[in-house]
Amino acid sequence: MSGTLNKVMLIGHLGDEVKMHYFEGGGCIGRFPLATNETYTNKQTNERVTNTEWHNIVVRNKAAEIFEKYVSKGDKVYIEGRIKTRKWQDENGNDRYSTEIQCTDFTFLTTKNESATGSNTQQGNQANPVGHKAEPINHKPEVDLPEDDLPF
Amino acid sequence: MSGTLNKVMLIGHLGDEVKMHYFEGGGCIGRFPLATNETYTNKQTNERVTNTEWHNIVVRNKAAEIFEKYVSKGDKVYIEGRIKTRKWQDENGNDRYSTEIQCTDFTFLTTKNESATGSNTQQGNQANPVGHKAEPINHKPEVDLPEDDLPF
Amino acid sequence: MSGTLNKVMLIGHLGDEVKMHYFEGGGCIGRFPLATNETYTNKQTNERVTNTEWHNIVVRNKAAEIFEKYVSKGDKVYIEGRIKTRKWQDENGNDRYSTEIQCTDFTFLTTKNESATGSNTQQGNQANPVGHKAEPINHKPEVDLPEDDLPF
Amino acid sequence: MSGTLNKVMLIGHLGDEVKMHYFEGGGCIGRFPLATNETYTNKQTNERVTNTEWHNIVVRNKAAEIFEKYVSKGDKVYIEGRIKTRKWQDENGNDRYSTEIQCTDFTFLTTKNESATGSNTQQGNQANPVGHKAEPINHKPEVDLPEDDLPF
DNA sequence: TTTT
DNA sequence: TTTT
Repeated sequence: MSGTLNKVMLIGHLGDEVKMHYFEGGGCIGRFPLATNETYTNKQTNERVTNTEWHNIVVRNKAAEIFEKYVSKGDKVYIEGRIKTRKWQDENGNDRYSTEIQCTDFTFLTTKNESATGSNTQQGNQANPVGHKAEPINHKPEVDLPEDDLPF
Repeated sequence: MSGTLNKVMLIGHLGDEVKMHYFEGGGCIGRFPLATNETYTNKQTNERVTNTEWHNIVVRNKAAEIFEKYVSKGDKVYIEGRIKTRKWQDENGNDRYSTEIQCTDFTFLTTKNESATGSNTQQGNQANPVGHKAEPINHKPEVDLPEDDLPF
Repeated sequence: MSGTLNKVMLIGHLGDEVKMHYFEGGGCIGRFPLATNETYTNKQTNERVTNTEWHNIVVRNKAAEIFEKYVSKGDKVYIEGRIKTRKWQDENGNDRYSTEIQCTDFTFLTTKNESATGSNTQQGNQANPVGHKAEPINHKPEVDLPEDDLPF
Repeated sequence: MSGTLNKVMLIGHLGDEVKMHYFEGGGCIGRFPLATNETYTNKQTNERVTNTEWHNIVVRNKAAEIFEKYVSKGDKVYIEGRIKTRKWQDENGNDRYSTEIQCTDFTFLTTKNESATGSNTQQGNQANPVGHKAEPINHKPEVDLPEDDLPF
């Protein structure tokens, strides 16, 4: 089966904090909304229009923990993943669909530490305490894997 | 605003014919479902599992007409585009969301003409009559589309 | 360092067979040229022009063995990877540069077996003996992850 | 011809200023090196290794002018384009090859204006004078360019 | 050196 | 609803 491709590449800003869910087996998942923008000029009115698109990002396990640790609302990230539409039933038993981006790779383009340089450090949120160098992270699953061990 | 990226790249098979809609101003739109597959081996049972993901593809104007003319159900295509989630109200006035892929570029990887070589020509569907050379097309529709808006 | 992206996505045809090199430690590497085409119409003469671009593809270990086994000259493949420019010295001691695409993911879009369906089987080339089902392969390193198990 | 794909996506930092070349017909071209990094841990020594890859970026016409105006050495950009290897002869008449990335789309992820906030403004470089709001730009240059006509 |  |  296959010979197909399902790939998404996004650069956008987190619209909220990463929400974590932990499972019994030790796995975990992180979720957050990501905003991308599209701007154009309306030909009729000649005014500038901006549309924001919201993407539901899902990150797993180690990657989820890295997200939770290093980025927060407002940060800019590069997300690579695949589209997955889940089907569920609402309270009336109707089929509903929800489309998510399952993250397979990512790069942090800013972190709160950077944008919080100076006076912008909020009280009560010391997840990234000052002094910790939250340098941008380029997490590439490939990098860690012995690349060679593919089960084929 | 902006400094963002919203890009999707898919290789998959059309699950149905392209459905066209024509507008008064002369524009048109084509829609079709595209299937991508993901296969993996269930670690517990060691059996091969395939999941099919369905994507709602939307193509516009000249590009839509090319799709309608050259590809049909079962054909394999490369689609590049962006994710767009539309909001609508169902009959009960509840908010509903539908995620589409707005096609900005494409390449045909097969066409019915190819796969129909020989005896496989269905009756009643002569959109691509035998003898017409339906060569793969590598079209960049951005060029034509009233993306209008670019500030240059 | 980092927070960067180096990604290449190609769909093209193998210009030659996969050349394998085996290393002492047990690793191996496969190399082959991949052709992509760009066509446009010369505005002055109104004639159709095609340019072929040749890419030096490098595949490693298990992936290399899969390539050698399943595809050959003329086959169409999807290649995902990263750009790497190697520096070397020519016989005169001058610096030379050679740019390669290091493959990190791939999908076979045709295989000789497919195109050889029927009478087209060449004598003397039984790398893919008839009867062997050379199904397209969608190698995704992610495939190993328990992507399947979470209730979301 | 065709049914192929030649796509590159980079996020990296400009290694130098954009060098402009103007042609008689009114067209122009901008060139600059872009650095991407790859980091991994050496399994033997357990030390962190960083490799920098340099890409030769080529931008045309309007897009080139925007690059020259808004970004400079050190800025981070997203570049989308295609790979092109040019053949040329060195002084000894030997064939040489040079691989470039022809930019077809881009997004500025930082601009000097941003990174120069505060005291970091260098003397002698007022291309982006303070007070000018150099907001990130998301431009799709394909639309305008004759893509075909320049002798590179 | 590929492909249409 | 596709494909292998």
